[in-house]
Amino acid sequence: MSKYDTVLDPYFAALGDPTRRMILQRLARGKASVSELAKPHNMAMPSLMEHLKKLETANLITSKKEGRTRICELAPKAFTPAQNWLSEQCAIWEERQAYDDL
Amino acid sequence: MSKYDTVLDPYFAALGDPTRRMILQRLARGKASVSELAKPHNMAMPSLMEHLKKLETANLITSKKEGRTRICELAPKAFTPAQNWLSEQCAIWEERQAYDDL
DNA sequence: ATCATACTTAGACATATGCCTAAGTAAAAG
DNA sequence: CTTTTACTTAGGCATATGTCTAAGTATGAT
Repeated sequence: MSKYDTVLDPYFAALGDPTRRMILQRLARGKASVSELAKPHNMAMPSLMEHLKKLETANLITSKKEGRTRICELAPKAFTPAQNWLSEQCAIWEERQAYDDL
Repeated sequence: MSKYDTVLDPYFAALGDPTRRMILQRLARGKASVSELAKPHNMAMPSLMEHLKKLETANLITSKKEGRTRICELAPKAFTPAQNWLSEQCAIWEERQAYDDL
């Protein structure tokens, strides 16, 4: 079931950027507007928006417009796709280890 | 401790490619030579080698030359960096949820 | 009605990425 | 000792990525 999981491509790619991981860490602490998210990153707004777009495409965050500000938050179960894939691989590997130890 | 973890950049980036995830899935089942790894991927050898190099740089796999063949295997605790970062974020988020539910 | 704020769109640009072919090199087989 | 085999190196090429500036648009404040 995880063999050709194309969903994980943009997902892990999104996690591969430090700016985006910092955004996620910030959002783990609660909702934030785009400009709040932008502040710690000495970066032009459109550049930051690109990151947000990738996070949203990857289903790591959601966002909605409230007046002229956009509020972002972590998607529900944002991290489970990664955790599932990873623990699946671990399981296979550990099963293998059990055999090898005989 | 995970705030500016540059190690995770090449790490997650490596996971963001389907070819490389398939290689990891294969290696979870045990060691393999480069050509064994190459077989299921209709891809020129040098292209595949690039993927292996990225996986090795990311500390997801190790490899050693045995005669003229190179044997690859999963790095020890290959997946824990990712699992640690992910569960850290989950923890922060869940802590937050506890407050919000009051 | 005017102005400032908070994005948003459009376009440019340098570098990175994923792929290829062609030409090595080194070990094993015949 | 010649030929295969199994990588490896070098170089090229198209597209993707991460960044920017400049010019919108829409909403809130005065």
